Parts: sequence; C-alpha cells; structure tokens
Amino acid sequence: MRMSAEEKQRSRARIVTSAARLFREHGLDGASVADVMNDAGMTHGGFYKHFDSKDALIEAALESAFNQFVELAGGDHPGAAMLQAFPELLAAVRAREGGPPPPYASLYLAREHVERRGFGCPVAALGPEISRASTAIKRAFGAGVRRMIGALASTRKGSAASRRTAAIREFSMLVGAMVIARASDAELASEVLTACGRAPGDDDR
Amino acid sequence: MRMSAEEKQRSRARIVTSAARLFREHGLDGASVADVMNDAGMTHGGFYKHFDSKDALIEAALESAFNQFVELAGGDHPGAAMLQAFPELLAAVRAREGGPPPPYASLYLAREHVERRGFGCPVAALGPEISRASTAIKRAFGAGVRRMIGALASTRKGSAASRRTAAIREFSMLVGAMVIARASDAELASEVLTACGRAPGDDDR
DNA sequence: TGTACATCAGTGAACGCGCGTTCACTGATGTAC
DNA sequence: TGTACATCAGTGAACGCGCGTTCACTGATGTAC
Repeated sequence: MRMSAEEKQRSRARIVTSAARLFREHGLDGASVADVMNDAGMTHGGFYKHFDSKDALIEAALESAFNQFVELAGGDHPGAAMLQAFPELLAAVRAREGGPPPPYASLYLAREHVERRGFGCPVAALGPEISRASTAIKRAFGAGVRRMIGALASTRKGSAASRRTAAIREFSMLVGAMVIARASDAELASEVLTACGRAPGDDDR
Repeated sequence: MRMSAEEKQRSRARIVTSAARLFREHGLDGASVADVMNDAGMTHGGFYKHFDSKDALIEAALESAFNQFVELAGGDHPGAAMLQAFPELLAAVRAREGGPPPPYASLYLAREHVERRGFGCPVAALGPEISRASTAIKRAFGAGVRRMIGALASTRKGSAASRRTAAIREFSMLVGAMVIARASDAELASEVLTACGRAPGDDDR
C-alpha cells in the first residue's frame, strides 16, 4: 500500500540510520541490504524505492555516520557528539561535576568506544574497507575525515598550519589505537589505550 | 594423482603465501578460497587437504604476513623487511649511498606502502576486519602486533616502559595514517603522510 | 631389490546458502476535473 | 468539495551468482612383505 510522501521520507531516514550503525558494527560486506531493511522495520523488497544500489546506501550511511560522530556546532566541546552517543560516558562526566570536560583523546579512547563500534568513529570502523570501495564512496569518506581533522584543529593553539598538522597526527594516532585495541586481546588493548590516552610526552598540549 | 610429501609441503607454502597477499589486498571476505588456490596454481577442491576451514587459512596467512612484515633478525634496521618487500624503495635508499637508512616512520609512510597493500602492514590492511573475526584469529593478530611494537621499541632510548609507550604511540599513528591515506583522495592522503612522516614536534626522537 | 596394495594430493562437479537485485502485486495516497 | 483514476511505497517470491564446503574419482607415492 502506498505511503504518504512524509512517511516515505521517514522510512528513508530509518534506513540510513540503521545502515550507519550496522555497517560500522559488521562492515560493509557484513551487513546486507536485508539486514538493514529489517532493522529499519521493513522487508528488503522495498529498498530500491529509496536507493539505486547498495553502494548508494553506503554513501548516504557514511555521511550520516560522520554527521553523528563529528562535532558540528562550532564552539561546543569537540567530544560532545561522542558523549551523546555513549550515555554511560556522559553520565560519568556529569558525575564529576565541575571542571572542564575531558580532552577529546580520552573520550575517543574510552572503553565504550572500543565496544560500541556502531555508534563510534567511522574511520576506525571502516577505513580499510573504504579503500577498496568506489570513488564516490571514497569521496564521501574523505569529506568526513576533513571535518574530523578540522574539528580537532580548532581546539589547538598556534598557526593554522601547525594546528592542522598536530590535528592530523593526533587523529591518526587515535584511529590507529582504536583499530589495534579492537583487533587484539584485552590485555594489549588496555596497554594501547593507556599509552595513547595519556602518555609521558603526550601530544595533547 | 598423489604428490610426494615434500611437494605437498611446497603446495601448502604456496597457498599460505598467496593468501597472505590476497587477504591484505582484497580483505578477508574479498579473497575467496578459490581465488587463493588459483593464485597458488591449483583448483579449489584440494584446499581441504591442507586446511580445516577458511578460518584456519586466515590464521596461517596472518602469521605469514607478520613474519614477512615484522623485522625478525635482531640488530638489523627495523625497516629491512619493508625495503625487501618494496624493491623501488630499496633502490631509492641504495641510490643515496651512505648515510643511515631512513627512519622506520618514513619507510612505513612511503607511497609504495600506500599502493601495495598486499605486501604491507597487516594491521593497516586488515585491522577492523580482524576485530569481527574469531578468537583464534585475534590471538594470531595480537601476537603480530606485539612483535611490531617490540621491534619499534628496540630502536628507542630510555627506560623499557617509556620506550614501549613511545613505540605504541608511534605505531598507532603510523597505522592510522596509512588507513586514512588509503581511504581518502590523493590530496588528503599526501597531507596526512607528510604530517605524520616528518612534522614539527615529531615523535621520532 | 621387486611386487602388490593401500594411501592420499589434487581435480572438477556438485551441494546448500545468502547475497544484491528484480518483479508482479496491493491498496492507500495524490491529482485531475 | 466530491469523484475517478493514476501513482507508487512496501510486500514477498523469485532470479542468477559466488561463496565455503563436500565428494567421487584418478593415479603417483609410500609401504608391507
């Protein structure tokens, strides 16, 4: 039965939201069109009323994932989006009461982020798979990475160039640490998260 | 027709070598058992005379990939394995004649490494996929990461703990930079490789 | 050392399965008058 | 505003395909005597 235009738009939004989570959780190959449609509360047949192909969905899902994960509102703490995604973290920060919110690196490297891939950084969750994907998908991904780097650079001091370089180095380390922590046993994961979160000679100046 | 025991051993080695490259190039899902067997010069039916399952092959391939990529011989330059894997790089270093070989970071972040995944770092090529794999595979992966960190730590000065922490931070940054560079457009890739290879405030002390 | 037989590495066809995608159908929505 | 008809979002079955795995078969290798 035909749905109203408004309803169709809501369906599409549900599909993209489900895809953004499932792709990060199970990988681009690991989450099927049927999985995504089921998660969105529909059967898989209707998918092609919304997207031309799975690739088109991946593109939309990546944009959505970056929108959710990157800090958008200028002026806010750059970890605000992460705190929203991980309520346990937000509660812990609120419980401290007073004092500045923790630096971005320690939010990024939190246990919650290791464990809940579906709401976390798209780069750490999907990076290597993206490098094998289509040009359009890589373009969407590159745009997201630029936004992450821009948001991180805005929290630093110094010249524009040095802030950007420092942001790139920090973001690279965070992504690598998360990738390693997720792919290793618990002991090594702990060591890596600690070493990169608050080491002597810390990059977080 | 039955092959000699020696021949069987050689077949197995060819399968593992092909798998180590193809998995890094196309991902664990992207390279099929048939692809690997073809690459090793056989048909896919014989695969199960060598391995119980694709998972068992992945485990063996990971170990082989780390063996190839990690520096093994103590005392050698820690980039020696990379120079062997990328003959163009080796030629460039030899052409300079004299002077110490370049630091590990600038070898790791070389264009050759970005482009030739099949001979490069298993962590940057497969990290996120490993985190979804079996415990046995994660164990093999963790062992490889420890060897990488150990090799990098041995090139540093200071206390054992501080060398290890610095090695973990450097390795995390290298892995993240490679993941980002491969998944982005050429312009962003260049910027990331440069920023992480030799930035002001460089970690390579 | 020579013979007879059991073993088994590799082949090629086949299996069940899940995938992305297509399609006929339904019936509420949107639109023309 | 009311009626008649075209549109189309979502359903559920079906498609061809490639996957991991199995299996009957072949004939050289390994072994028992």
